[in-house]
Amino acid sequence: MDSTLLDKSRSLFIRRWGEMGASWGVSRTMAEIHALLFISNQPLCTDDLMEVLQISRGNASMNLRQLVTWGLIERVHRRGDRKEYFVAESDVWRMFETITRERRRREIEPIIETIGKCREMLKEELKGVKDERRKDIKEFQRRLDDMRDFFTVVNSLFNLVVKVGESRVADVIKVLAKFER
Amino acid sequence: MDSTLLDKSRSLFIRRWGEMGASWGVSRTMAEIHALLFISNQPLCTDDLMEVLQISRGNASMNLRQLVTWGLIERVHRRGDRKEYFVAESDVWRMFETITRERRRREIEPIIETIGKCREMLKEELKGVKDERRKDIKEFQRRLDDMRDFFTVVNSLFNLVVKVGESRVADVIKVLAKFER
DNA sequence: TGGTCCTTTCAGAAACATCTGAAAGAATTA
DNA sequence: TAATTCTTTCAGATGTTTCTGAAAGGACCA
Repeated sequence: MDSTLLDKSRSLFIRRWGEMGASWGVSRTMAEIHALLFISNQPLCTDDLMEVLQISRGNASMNLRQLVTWGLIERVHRRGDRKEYFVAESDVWRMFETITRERRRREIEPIIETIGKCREMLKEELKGVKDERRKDIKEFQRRLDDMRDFFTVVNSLFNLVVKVGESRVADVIKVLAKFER
Repeated sequence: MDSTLLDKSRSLFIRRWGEMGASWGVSRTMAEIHALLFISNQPLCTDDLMEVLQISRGNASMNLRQLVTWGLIERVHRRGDRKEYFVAESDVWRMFETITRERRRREIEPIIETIGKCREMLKEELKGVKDERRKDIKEFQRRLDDMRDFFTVVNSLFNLVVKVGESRVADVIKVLAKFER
């Protein structure tokens, strides 16, 4: 009935998480399922999700599978119950690690690889080419190099966040503050 | 004719940048236009984009406007030429700043605000409530708090990268490396 | 003023992503 | 084995985003 403040805040959070997911390339429903599991104390079954989020069984099943593949949720079995239940990773930092690992593998690495390939080609092209085109090639090279450097740094930062984790958040923030001018 | 290695690497980069954009919630075409401008030495006009990317005038116009709104490209006028030309921000670090500023404003801030609202509601709810529900509420609170901490750290990191820029990021990473477990 | 050149807008078309529901599959129990 | 309970799959439906092309708008020039 969505009457208590607990219910209200649950549905508010779920809706917002869904919207955010949508603008980051995750389907709204998948993000909502994840949100619902994330804020739930106990494992939920497919029917729970269907009821709360008003989605079909097929939809729930497909999205749950994807979330399991991503490593963001897990299947849970209960003795004496045929149903399957699901729980979300509840540690935000491990969640972040999982997401960045997957996205880096699927989206950052390919672009880094592409930049590498382009650089090779340009190096080759530069060998026997007229002076006027030389300038274009050099400039393209410069921009690719900048971009590669950038991705390298971002990669290191991600690694750090993953390694540092929750426990030392306060310390890290303190150190970071020193650098801000 | 896409025959030289320069052309090949150009189209390879553009295609890959487009794919990456697509999986990060930016339309493929918009990302491709941005890629093409990013690797171009000189300003390009709408007809250039239409020809290289094989898109309609309307499509080009719409996407260019969005890119200008994002602050990722700029209009350029040439004396004695009625056409409008476009150039991309060529500094990768400023590009990153622009993108994170916009995305934080549009996507991170709303979720932080939502978490705040939820926390308020839960605090209120906790006042007059039975013992068994207390546990659920406390657990929900805990997860929201963790998530807020997480976003706080991510925010600081972004701020840091933006403020420090390329030149000193290496130093920062060195300092942060001390935190590795 | 009318003509030229270029840009913007937007209705409808096309392409794409997501969802449903029914049927098939799998596991368990009687 | 058949019945029961739950899960998965997928063809087609629905909904959303993106794109096209033609028409309208705007700036400049003669």
